[in-house]
Amino acid sequence: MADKISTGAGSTVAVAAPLAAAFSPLYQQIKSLILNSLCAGEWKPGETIPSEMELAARFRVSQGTVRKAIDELATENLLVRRQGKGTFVATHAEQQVQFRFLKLVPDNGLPGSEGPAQRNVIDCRRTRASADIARALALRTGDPVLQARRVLSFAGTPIILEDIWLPAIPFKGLTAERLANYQGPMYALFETEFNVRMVRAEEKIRAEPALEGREKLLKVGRGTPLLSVERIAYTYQDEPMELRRGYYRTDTHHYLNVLS
Amino acid sequence: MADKISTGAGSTVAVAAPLAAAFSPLYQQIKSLILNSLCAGEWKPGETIPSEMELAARFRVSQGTVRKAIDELATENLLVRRQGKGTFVATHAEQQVQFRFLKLVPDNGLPGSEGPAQRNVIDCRRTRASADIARALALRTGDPVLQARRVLSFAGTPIILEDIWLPAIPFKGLTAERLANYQGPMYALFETEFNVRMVRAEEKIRAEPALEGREKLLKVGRGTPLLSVERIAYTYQDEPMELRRGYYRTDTHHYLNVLS
DNA sequence: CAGTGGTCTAGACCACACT
DNA sequence: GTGTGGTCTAGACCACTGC
Repeated sequence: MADKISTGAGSTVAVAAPLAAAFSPLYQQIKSLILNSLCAGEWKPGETIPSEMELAARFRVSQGTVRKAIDELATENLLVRRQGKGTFVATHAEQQVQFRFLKLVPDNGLPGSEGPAQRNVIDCRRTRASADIARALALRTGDPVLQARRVLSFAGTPIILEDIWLPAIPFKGLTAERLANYQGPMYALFETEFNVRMVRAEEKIRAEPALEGREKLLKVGRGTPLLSVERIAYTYQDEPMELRRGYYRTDTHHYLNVLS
Repeated sequence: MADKISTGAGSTVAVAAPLAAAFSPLYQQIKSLILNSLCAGEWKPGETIPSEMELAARFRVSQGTVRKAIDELATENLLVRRQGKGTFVATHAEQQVQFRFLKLVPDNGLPGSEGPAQRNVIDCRRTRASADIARALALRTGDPVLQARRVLSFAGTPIILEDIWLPAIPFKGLTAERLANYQGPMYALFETEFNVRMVRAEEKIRAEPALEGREKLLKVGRGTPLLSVERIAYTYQDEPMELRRGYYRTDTHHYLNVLS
């Protein structure tokens, strides 16, 4: 027999799994259960999850409660609902989500109007985490990490220089060739090849002069102001899985942010 | 007798006001009606709106439909729900929302941990819109505008220089004194004194050298990279009501952005 | 056609705030 | 206690998709 838990409503309800302590609204518990299945890889990015009716039956709750749980996961961009078809695990492979993590847009024209960026992977090697890299990735100093550097160009002009650090364990086997040859967003590669899905990120933005060879790679004068964008990207459960230091030219592009 | 409209559900429903063409879910129509009342100033920032039951009675729909309309307005930060008390029109006067539009945070410490900024209004005068100012504010070139300049300092150090343009008509009567003497966020002043509530904004961010006297006001070397933040703020109905060009020092602070 | 998500309703009870 | 928003349920019908 399934355990009974307090629901916050007028009755107790049987649920599939024992949930000893947790008191929260039923739909939050359902949301957690769905999230667990996502983490466990029960449904992979791009696949459908069971229908609302099926999930309601599995968890012994009404369809409306499942709906509210899915609604929240959808507004958090973890799931995508499509009327008549089903509910899908969100993926970075969709065209629609292409620019959710790249906020640099051309001064004239919409995001993506320049066509896909030309990627130029300069370097990718295994190394050991310095103190600050380790802190950002929740590792220990000296832990193995992969370090990559690439330049993104639009219409032949280099616009973005990125240094990327990844924990070596989950990304075992990543090479410069695989990075360079893959068509499509890097985060889509991470999903299909390493089963790592980025769901959230924080960016710290500063203005810095172009120094230390960055001026040559971006073909600007030494000391030219660049946008410095330090990103930490997180997977499910807020685990940091990538540190990225980007340097953006802002003479023909700008970082666009919507406050609401 | 009230008009009847198609609801998208299994029946037709009487609504309070005739809504000739518009076909959309009922809750979207209710949302529009509430939004209209907000624009019209039927309920002012900080006040409560009628309870869900009252609104349901007024619009002749169920409480659940009103709830869904209010839910969306709440997630858009136009309304704030408080259990047991009611639903309130959002306001910039709340402590909680203080930093929704100011993304610059100290490198060490949380947003606001430095205490309130020292404001120094340098200038505030009436002038005429140049072509680019007019375009940003949806005015015509030469239309009257108010222009202000101020410096924000933290712990005695100037960090932010802002040039602000406002359409002269809705802000008639704004002076440097009123700007300088007001305690609290500028957008709260706009609400109480001019009945203008900012609900959304877009920021275009670039890296620029400190020039044209800005280096003196911010006490940095000429040519030092600064974060250039051009903001257009919108009131209800996406009307642009403010253009702000900010210059941020990023030697001790950074612009923090969350991507999700 | 059946199956999916989307909308709408009605009623019950809970948690919270004020009086 | 009364009134508010918050949760949960059950059932009906609509809109879209694909067989």
